[in-house]
Amino acid sequence: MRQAACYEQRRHSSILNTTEGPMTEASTTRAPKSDVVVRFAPSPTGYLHIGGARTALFNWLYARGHGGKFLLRIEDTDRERNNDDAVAAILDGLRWLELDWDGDAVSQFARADRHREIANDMLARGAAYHCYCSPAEIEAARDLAKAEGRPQIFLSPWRDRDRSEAPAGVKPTVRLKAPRDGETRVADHVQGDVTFPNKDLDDLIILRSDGNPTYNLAVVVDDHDMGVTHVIRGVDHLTNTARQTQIYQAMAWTVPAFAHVPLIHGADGAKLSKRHGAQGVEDYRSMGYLPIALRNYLVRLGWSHGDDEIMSNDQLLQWFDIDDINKSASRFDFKKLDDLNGHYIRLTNDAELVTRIGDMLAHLNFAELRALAVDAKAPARADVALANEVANLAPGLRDGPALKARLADVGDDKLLAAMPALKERAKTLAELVTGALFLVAETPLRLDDKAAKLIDDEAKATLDAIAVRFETVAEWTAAALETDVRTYAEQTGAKLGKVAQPLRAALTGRAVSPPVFTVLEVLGRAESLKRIGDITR
RNA sequence: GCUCCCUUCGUCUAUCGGUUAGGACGCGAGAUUUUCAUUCUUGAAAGAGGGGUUCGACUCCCCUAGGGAGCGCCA
Repeated sequence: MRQAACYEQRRHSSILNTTEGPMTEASTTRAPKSDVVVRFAPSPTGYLHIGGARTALFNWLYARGHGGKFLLRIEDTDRERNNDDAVAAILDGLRWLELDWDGDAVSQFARADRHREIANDMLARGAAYHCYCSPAEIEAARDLAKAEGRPQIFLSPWRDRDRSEAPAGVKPTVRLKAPRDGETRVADHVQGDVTFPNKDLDDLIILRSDGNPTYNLAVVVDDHDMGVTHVIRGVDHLTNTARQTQIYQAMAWTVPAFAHVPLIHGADGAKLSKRHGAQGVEDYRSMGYLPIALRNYLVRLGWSHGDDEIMSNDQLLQWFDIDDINKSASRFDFKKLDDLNGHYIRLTNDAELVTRIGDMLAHLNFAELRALAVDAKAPARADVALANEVANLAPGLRDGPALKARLADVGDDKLLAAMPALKERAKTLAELVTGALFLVAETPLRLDDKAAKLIDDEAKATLDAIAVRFETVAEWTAAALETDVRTYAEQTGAKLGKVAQPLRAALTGRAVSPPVFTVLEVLGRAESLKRIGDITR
């Protein structure tokens, strides 16, 4: 099977020989910072991790804000855990977040020959050597070091031994001949100057015994070949950076600028995992977060611009800088994301929301969502709540596409008409749909407990009386209906709530809903009277 | 164990030695209201602990405690 050199054909040909800069609006571009080139280099794990998403965002903002390039490279040198679906998921995530990259996504694996070439070059110039130690030997040495309380670094005896002494039949690895004395300094835009004593850095393997390059070599060679000027990545790579710096030095290559960003933890301060509710950006899409809201939320995790909270893309491009990123890890707070998302939902026009809802529904599988087992303490997911409500109100709709189709049957105009009322009480697109479910509910409605409580004999009598009036209301609009109901309430001395609540229950099956008069208008006279009749009969 | 990093309201953060330590989310109270929301007003809420340096420290230095990352022929 042919291994593609890159994962996707885009407008440009290979980034490695593309020289023109990307298109960025002049108004949002700062003075070019000596041709910035950054890259996002995820390994194909199957989804775009939320922390990776922020790293990508930081890179993207830095590149676009400086009129530079934002490149993509897939770190797929480990063939065992690589597959095309995993890569596609990451690209999908980036596209959904609206982070566009320049050129094609480069496959690191496809560049193995080049990596080997450099390894041989290093061998030739005495910057690397063959090591004939077996994995078992190395492990034993490390165990001993650990037992004796020494640093767990492995000092290969082959560093100074001649190849002629090599045991027969053993395929050697190639190790970097790292300096033993002095220290290696990493000048980092986030972490500051961090120095590592060279005695604590062992000779890392750059070529496996099977001849394949390792990550640390590949990264350096690729970053160098791609002309990367700024490496923005997670702090988990900081120690690697010291070793990678030694490779740059061995090759006499220019060391790029570094910015190691802190990690994102779950609400409890622990590493983000499945039990926190969501790891991949696809989960956030499923829950109905808007890309712009997620971006705004993520950029504020570890970075700030004074007291600014809600920032436009243009402002971010203008303001974002790696020097302003904090060093400490932060915790993911769904409540704040919800607030931002609600804000952006209210800012988005109704037609676009309808479109976005359609996009979201196309991806939802209700059975899967309802089966989603997350930690009880994890925040409730809006998409799961939606799936549950669908099961209650419209059990015939098995998945998102079915709901989408049903909504289309009812008419986009109805959803659109309800949108102003819906959007100010929703934090997510999923909540928007949950609120709109009365449109597609199967009748006769199954009232939930709270709604059922609102329907007693008195309420039924009221509904009967109201139904009679509704038969003849001249204009079926929210305003006219409200006037009519208010008139009725005044005439009978009833509080408006005494009429509105039973009406709400009869029309939506719920004690909470968008304003009843809006519900009436959107449902239409026939459907409204039918639902009221279902209750009183 | 070794190396490196971090520590301001519950959470995200502002503060470039001098502030009543500010903002946002969340939480409490109130107003608006047909439910729920939205919106508005308002309240409570923080410099981990201990030493220095300084006229003055959240801010600089040291120690302690707590937390995190790394220590692979993974990336």
